[in-house]
Amino acid sequence: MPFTLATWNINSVRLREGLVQKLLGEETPDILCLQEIKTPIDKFPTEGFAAMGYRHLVARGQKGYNGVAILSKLPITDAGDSDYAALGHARHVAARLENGVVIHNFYVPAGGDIPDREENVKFGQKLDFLTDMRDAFRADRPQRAILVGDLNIAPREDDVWNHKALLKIVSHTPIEVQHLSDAQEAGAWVDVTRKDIPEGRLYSWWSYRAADWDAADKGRRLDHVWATPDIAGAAHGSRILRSARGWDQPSDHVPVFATFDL
DNA sequence: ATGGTCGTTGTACGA
Repeated sequence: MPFTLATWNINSVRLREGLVQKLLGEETPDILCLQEIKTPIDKFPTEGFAAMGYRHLVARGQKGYNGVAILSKLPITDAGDSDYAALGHARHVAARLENGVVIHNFYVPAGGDIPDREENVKFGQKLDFLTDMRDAFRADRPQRAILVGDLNIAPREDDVWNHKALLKIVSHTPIEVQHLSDAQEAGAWVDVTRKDIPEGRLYSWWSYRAADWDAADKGRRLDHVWATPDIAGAAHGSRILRSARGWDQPSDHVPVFATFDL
């Protein structure tokens, strides 16, 4: 049975409950993975989503920061979480579908502004988080798994508006790209979005600070859909909903979709 | 070439 999955950094699910409902109503993904919900789970707005058929929720939250949620029309069970880099943040949660497929939803630390762990603790924490991801995938090679989320790294030259200009900007520095690549290789993860759309510039995030995000188009592909090799061949139809960046009171990220025939 | 905008919480900090 095919299912469509979307991942979206919502930047406060309570402020943007209406935008989530708009997405669910217009695009009807079977599963929606959210990051930066910025709320404890007891304050997650479940009722409206349930009324639209999204009755299943597996989530981790905290007050004000971070937080990840998997909202689903299909039955899912809680498959745990992790606390990579021992930050004590809600940055990962996993859910299992009835067919055994496990969905990992990640919010990798942004890493601050200075790309140097000596000068900026947050940058070191980001690298450590990615190293711990790598080690976890090495120790326990994932199978029949999907990994999505805001990984806060744009790995390819055509994942950013200007490769050369961003080489020293956090999210596109070589050391971050290498750490992400090491984590990806450790799990043999296939970049599903780039499997489906191998050529051309792709962005999923545009800064709030640009005067005209659409005209300037200084985007980055920070949000990803990966799958293990045993199910990556079942993935197709990847797309990025650029138009969501133009919605009223938007998130600075837009949803990324993929469909799996499993 | 620098500063630009959001969200949450509280008038600072993270992104």
